Amino acid sequence: MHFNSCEKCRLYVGLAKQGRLNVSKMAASGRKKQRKSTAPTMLHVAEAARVSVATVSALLNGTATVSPELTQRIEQAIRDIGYKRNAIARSLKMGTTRTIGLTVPHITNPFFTDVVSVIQQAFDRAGYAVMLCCTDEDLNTQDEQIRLLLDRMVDGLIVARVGDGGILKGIVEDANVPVVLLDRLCEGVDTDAVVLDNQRAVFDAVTYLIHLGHRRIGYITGTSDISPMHDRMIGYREALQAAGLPMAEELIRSGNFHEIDGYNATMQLLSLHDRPSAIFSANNPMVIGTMKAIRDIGLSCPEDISVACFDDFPWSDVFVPQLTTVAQPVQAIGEQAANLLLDRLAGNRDAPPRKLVLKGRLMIRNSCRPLGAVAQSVSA
Amino acid sequence: MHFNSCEKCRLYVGLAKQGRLNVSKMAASGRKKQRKSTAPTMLHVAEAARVSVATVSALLNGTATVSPELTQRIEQAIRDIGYKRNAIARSLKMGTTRTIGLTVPHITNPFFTDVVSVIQQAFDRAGYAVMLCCTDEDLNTQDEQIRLLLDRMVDGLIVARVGDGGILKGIVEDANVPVVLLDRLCEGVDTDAVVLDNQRAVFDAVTYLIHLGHRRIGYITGTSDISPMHDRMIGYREALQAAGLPMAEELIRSGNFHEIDGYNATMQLLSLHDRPSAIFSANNPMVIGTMKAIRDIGLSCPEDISVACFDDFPWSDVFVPQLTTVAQPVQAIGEQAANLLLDRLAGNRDAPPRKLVLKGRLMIRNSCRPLGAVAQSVSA
DNA sequence: TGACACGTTCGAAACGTTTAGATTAGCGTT
DNA sequence: AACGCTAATCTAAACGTTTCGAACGTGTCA
Repeated sequence: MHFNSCEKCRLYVGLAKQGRLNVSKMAASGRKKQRKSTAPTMLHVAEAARVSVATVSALLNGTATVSPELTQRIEQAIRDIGYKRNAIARSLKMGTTRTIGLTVPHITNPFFTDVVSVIQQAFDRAGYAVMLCCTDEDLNTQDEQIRLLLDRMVDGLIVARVGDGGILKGIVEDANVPVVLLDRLCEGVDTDAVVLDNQRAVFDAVTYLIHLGHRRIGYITGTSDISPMHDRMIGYREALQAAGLPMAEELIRSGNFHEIDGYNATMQLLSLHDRPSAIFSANNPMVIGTMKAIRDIGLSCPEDISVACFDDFPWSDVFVPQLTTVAQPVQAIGEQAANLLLDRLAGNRDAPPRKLVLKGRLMIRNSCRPLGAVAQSVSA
Repeated sequence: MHFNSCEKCRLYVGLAKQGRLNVSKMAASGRKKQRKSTAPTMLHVAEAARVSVATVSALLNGTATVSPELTQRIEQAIRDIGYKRNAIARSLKMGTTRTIGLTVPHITNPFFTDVVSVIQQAFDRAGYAVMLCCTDEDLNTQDEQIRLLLDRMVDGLIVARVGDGGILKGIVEDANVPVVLLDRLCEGVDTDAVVLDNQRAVFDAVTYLIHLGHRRIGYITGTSDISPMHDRMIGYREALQAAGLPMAEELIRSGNFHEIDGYNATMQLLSLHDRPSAIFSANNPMVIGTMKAIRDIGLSCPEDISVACFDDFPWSDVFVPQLTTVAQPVQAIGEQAANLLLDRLAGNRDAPPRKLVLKGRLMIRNSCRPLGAVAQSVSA
């Protein structure tokens, strides 16, 4: 490897040795570089500039005018001793940390990945740090994470909640820290939220499948205790109903959002004696499982079975089959969630809860094939 | 609120000294739902339990034995008033925040998503919070983010660095907060690191292509200022050399890690008069661009052109073509990085820098087809 | 009886900021 | 010469913890 073979590397070894040397020296002299490494404080700056700490603080915060002369002395001192303001002490005094907490069920779910990315950028621009937690779709974990965040005095919370919300309700009621719900509403928790019009999105997708001639449409959902899954299911039922199709309960399977759950659900659907001609997966990681099951069972999509699903990704239209999906406006979702929270943080605390409902978009590709009469003209 | 209604409280107001009296009186009269909502502090607990704050602290931290009687009174008080320890004040006094900073170039790059997820879980288990920053492959942004994290007194840093590392070098030299490099080494920054044996991984992949009969192998890389790209390129060159193949500079294209860069690079490669029969993409988001370019130009993979790339994902073997990839051991990478940092945080500060090099694994699927003699037997 | 040790508990000084209120200096008014 | 007024600066008290050293019984021993 070039790293330890090249000439530079010997240089590093040299430096490292010298570093070690320092260590032993400081152990001897005792006081130079201890764990308590005494970063320069405001007092040091004040002394170096021959002013009071109040003046330094005033300058740093712009809370009072300080004369050009002192300004110059202070700035010089800051530069000289490499002073960095201690944000922890500041937070303690100010009662604000300029940090927010963000919890999502799984960061590896591409939908959340994208949203997290957008939110992170938005808060970054606003000078906030983001503490990220993954709750792994587990309520206890979520409660613990939220407590952790609250202990650390985050100024606000964005939560893609799990289960029944747990301690969330109490937090919102106490109203000490603003909370924005992301992607998932929460019964009994009345606060700002950004969600998709899930019902409509699935209604459109399933209606599309029906228009293609599908009559038996398998439906794979996550646990129905969270609002998107609940609403999507309604969309499915309503689409069938609107088309005068019967609801066959055996076509509905639910799992716990993971690929393996999608796999199992699909296996079950495909082994029905009268198997569905199309499958809609209401959650993205599960659709991977669906595709694997289709492959393992020796069928192919869309020839033998059509597939559509929730959430869209860069690679959706690159590989074969190109997946027909419901695309969520991830950019808008993330930005709106951030805006809602930033607005609260800016002081607008007493406005009534705002609920933003965004629209999904059906991205029609070629993983669903027309059946019957329509099929003839296409497959010919 | 129970605070000022319960019988105990009146007692304490009575006991409280003059200075404190003002405070509690104000609180009692003035506060219904003010911004300064005065969460219960340790002092409140102490008063409610008729002990000193020192005793409460001792009990909470287990730093001294406190009698069963007081223990019981204190715990009761904590429960009664719903006391939560203020981690900010604690951090200020203790000089530790139990928070670490994590910066990655792009969280939407699935490799980083996975690693972030693993790291987050590891620190969660250890009772640490994680502040996540995305540097967007930009050095200034990274410097800014790191400053932000340092201001907030993170106890440690895990960095998938960008550019030449920027202020990273100074931070490592100051040795106040431990730093672990992730995925990318950094010249002149001598600290703990976890990386892949990139050179070997690409060597193996390209050698595989050569064994399939490919002679002109396009290579798409990211900017070569970061170690993985540098090492991967060496792997490519060495594989060619080992097989006695010529290095054709026109087959090497570089971009800035994004899908669009992969797209453009591939377009260029495919429009060469003697175009390559295979393309290796050294970065994952770029391979999406590669596939799109192949599609747009009307070719197909693997029939017209073989493709292999770095980084593996759940969907790699589900769609067609099933991508041949170099899989990184993301779980191990994340865990090792976390362990290195946790070890430093546990006090092992003076051990020399440790560099962990993990091995990639070639996942052979069907996006690369055999050429020439080999091809005959297969395609027949 | 006094001295001593021991196990609990407490008082008060940090930690590094912000900020209200006090102080000072400069300057025009009467 | 005494009086405000303003602008610039400072003093000192928070913020909510941790922790060191002192104080306080209480029992034991000489």
